[in-house]
Amino acid sequence: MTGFAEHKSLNLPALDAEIRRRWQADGVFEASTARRADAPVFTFYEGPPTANGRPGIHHVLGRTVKDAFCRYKTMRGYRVDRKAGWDTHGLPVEIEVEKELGLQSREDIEAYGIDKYNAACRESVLRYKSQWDELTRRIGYWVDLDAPYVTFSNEYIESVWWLLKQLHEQGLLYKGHKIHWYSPGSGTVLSSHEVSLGYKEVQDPSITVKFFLEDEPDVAILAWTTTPWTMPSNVALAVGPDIAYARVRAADGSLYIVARDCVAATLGDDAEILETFGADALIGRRYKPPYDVFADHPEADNAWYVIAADFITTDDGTGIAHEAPAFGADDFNVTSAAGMPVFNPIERDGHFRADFPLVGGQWFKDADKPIARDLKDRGLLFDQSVTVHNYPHDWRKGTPLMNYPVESWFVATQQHKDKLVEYNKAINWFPPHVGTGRFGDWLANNVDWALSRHRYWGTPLPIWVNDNDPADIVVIGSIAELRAITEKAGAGDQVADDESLDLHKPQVDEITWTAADGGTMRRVPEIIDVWFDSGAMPFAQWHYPFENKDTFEANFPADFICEGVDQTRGWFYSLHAIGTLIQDSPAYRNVIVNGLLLDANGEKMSKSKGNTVDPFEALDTHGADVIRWYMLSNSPPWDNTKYADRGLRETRTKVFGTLENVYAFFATYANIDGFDTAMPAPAVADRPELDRWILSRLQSTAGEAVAALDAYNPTRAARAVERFVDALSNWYIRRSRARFWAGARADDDAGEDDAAVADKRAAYHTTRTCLRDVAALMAPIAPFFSDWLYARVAGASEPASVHLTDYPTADETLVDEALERRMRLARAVVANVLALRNEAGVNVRQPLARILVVEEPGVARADIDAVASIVREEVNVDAIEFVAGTGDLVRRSAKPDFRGLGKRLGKRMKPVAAAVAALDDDAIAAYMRDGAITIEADGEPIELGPDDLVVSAEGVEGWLVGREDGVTVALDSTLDDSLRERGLAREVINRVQRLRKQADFHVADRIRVQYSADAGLARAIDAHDATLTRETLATAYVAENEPAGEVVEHFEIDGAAITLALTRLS
RNA sequence: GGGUCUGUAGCUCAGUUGGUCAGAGCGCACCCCUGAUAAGGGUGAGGUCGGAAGUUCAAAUCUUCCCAGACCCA
Repeated sequence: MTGFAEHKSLNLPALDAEIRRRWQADGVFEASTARRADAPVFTFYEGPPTANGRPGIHHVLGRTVKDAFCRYKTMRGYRVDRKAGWDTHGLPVEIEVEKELGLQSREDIEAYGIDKYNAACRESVLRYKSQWDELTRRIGYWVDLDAPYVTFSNEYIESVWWLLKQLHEQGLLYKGHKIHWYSPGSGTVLSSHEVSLGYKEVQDPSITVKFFLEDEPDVAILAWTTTPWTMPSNVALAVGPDIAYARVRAADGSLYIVARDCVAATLGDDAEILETFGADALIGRRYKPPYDVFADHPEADNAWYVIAADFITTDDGTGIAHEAPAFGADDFNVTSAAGMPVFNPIERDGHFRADFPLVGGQWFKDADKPIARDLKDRGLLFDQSVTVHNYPHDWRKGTPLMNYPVESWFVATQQHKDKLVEYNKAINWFPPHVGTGRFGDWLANNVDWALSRHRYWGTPLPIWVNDNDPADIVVIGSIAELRAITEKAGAGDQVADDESLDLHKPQVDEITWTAADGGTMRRVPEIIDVWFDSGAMPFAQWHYPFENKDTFEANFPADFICEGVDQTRGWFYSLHAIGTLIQDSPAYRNVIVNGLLLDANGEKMSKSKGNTVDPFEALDTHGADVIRWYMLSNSPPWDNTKYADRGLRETRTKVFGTLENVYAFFATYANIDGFDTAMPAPAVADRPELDRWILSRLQSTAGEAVAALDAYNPTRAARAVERFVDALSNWYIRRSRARFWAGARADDDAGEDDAAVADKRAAYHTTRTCLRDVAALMAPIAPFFSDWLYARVAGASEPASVHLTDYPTADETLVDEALERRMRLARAVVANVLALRNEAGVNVRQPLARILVVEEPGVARADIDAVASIVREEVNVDAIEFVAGTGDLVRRSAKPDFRGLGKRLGKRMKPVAAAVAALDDDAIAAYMRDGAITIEADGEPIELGPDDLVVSAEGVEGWLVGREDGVTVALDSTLDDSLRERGLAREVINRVQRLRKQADFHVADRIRVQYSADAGLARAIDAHDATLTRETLATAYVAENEPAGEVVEHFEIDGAAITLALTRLS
């Protein structure tokens, strides 16, 4: 052993690089998983990011959480395989490419060429992969970057096709219509994200229309809408099943039906309610349509009557909604359920059919006015005004959007809604409310998954349809199947060989074959929702079922996943739905939903605000561990976290700086003393109280950390470790300093003073154990620093890296709760005495004769005695004496035990509390003697027993007293000559030590001291010569008239003069 | 408009099943320590626990409403 490396202040970013190089060179990541090769599997799924943009600081949060738990579980003895992945399809990619290529619309893309367009997408999507890889490595995220899954690969797509075929065979794949937000301006369907980009506040007409009942032609139902242009497409009126409705006579005598709660708002206070009734009385009743253009429609018989719909409210309008299923998702869902038709007079370009009456050929929004005017002319308009509301617009063109029915392929997830809901209950959500709220509600209102997208860059829907017979469809589940079916039809040459096969558009679209009836089988043009890609990763990352069957089976479902809350309806849902439908099982057992990363002011980071943080700069400045530790300790990952430099600096000094300091201290003296980890360690039971205390705290901390991490709460674990680090540094090391510089050498096996050697060894071993274990405890969160620290204190026979060790768990035999309690008491006493010294103006160098501790419940004499030497040294007093809490000297106060008495006394609690607070010392003393007291409350006597009052000492007659943390301490601040002399001796030691330091002597250098001093000081030096020489490593203190040495300095101590001269002895 | 979450000291956060001075760290001011020193300790100032009402003997904690912020949805 060459000793413990000493260092100047650590440069953490540089340390990161050094440790990374070592991990790389020694294959530490691989070794960490290899040693668990046969261990139970803990499965982690990596949610694939899209690498077509630069990674941001917020990605560090999620990846840190993922890494911390994977590392933790590995250290706990699991095999944790970590495969990286890339999400490569989807609209964000397409939009990016469209921007670059200057393409505005579908026509532009098709004119440019789908092959070239998709090639551009493929090129774009991994553009920033190297930056992502770099970030991943620099933050220490251990994940297999060399064999990632990539969603655009043929293997991945083939697995997705297989899944789709499974769904088809279960009868879950069907074609239908879905109402999408559609931009007639650019001819494209917009994703919800794009829609949300384009909300604008606009003024729209707001009309209330009369719908006359067939069977009561003089009564009209009133319905309100802000889209008059949809009035010709009216199919139904909807009422809320639980809403009360009223027949009303208006001021002009007309009869109307509206919701009872809307009468005043709609018809004014003059209206007379004739009758109220439930929605049932309206449901099914037919009315005259406002327009009869669709009267000849084949399904017109099933239109124009009242239906029920859950989403109707009485908040605005009349409590009755006009339903135009062509132009509203809710409308469409509720009318389709009733088997009603869809009337759509508007072309895809947003204009009414040219031959349509009244508004033929007009742009849909321009139809509002003529239709309102027409309704008015025909006496069907009840009221007309203007409303201001948010309405979505094309985010590129600014033209208004419309809801529009689009042909889509669906997965019939609703059929399995009960399972989706039930399996969700088996998932542990962190935080729980996402599972019960946001996600649970979404499942409970599950609608079929609209799978298809009318786009270009994505996994093609593997459905081929006979152009002669739309019912003749084939769903292809593998490349082999595609080859087989084409070959059988004599068109095998259409499928390229494996080398040049590309399962994307346009290549797959060119694969056709002749059907049995002579028609041509052509692929449907759609691609699929990218969320299906990512949700398929448990299967497709392994190219299941074509390869890696065992691997897949061993790794489904996942034990743990972690992504942002924005994935609720994205990846969390797609994983869950596919898992439920295909495997009949939840896809993951534990999920951490991380929140957002905000800037220092709590504002969302965004490029436009310019408050984003560049992760690479942050890593350069702080190093990975500080950022990781800060993110996880500052607030639980599921809370939004404010990212602030000052917090990072605090973490740097408080956590890492402190440990660095502890190690530096340890290393300095361990090297001086020739300490070696291989030296025999005294049994823990034989070590001093202080050592047993910190070792107990270490075990307790391990217990807390394990419990917290097992419960997926990294914040609680990090904070437990922080508390331990503080205890280690500011109490254990602080109180042990003298032991480290004591005279004996740790390597002195033949020493005369065995006890001193044993104590030193105990101190070194204890400190070393603490440092090694704290390194292991923090390793999942701070993988770099912990490995550095570990490497410095690990013994030769221990694993080479902290990441190859087992996570510390609490050794219950070393946990001593009574000891921990005693030490808390000691620290409370110390804090009290220091405060009292402060108050009395007596500094700690001045020894004092005694303190007095009041014995009371929770402050037992035996407990204090056990830690007395620690307390005496820390506060520099000679004796700790005790006074009974019941004694005459002590002034007391009493408080009722609210918890216990509250239930019993009820209303009388208050007067009793007042009466108890007013008790004088004599009364309390009597109570303590008798264990009972009678209190007058509201003129009633109340008997209180032994446990009903809490008595505490408030003061001691004639002493300076402090009370804190449940302990009352009194200080005797009187000084006699002997105490003064010892105080002066300490002052001299202090000055000598300062000089040693000033002269830059090494801590182990021996010195000779010459001095000249006033009489009082000289006496003190004489009297305490032994202490002085020992403490300052001096051979002798020699009185000289003209002291001479390497450093000479004059001091005034308490008005007395002294000149000190130090000479180093080689 | 709906759902979910958040709101405690200047800042970042604790605060168990309701139980009686509302805590810590940082920052600030003052003091101490000086063989851990680019450290350490003590004291102090700083709070209508977002607001209001209610339940209760007792509310930061439970209920309702409101305000502010965030996210998701419409």
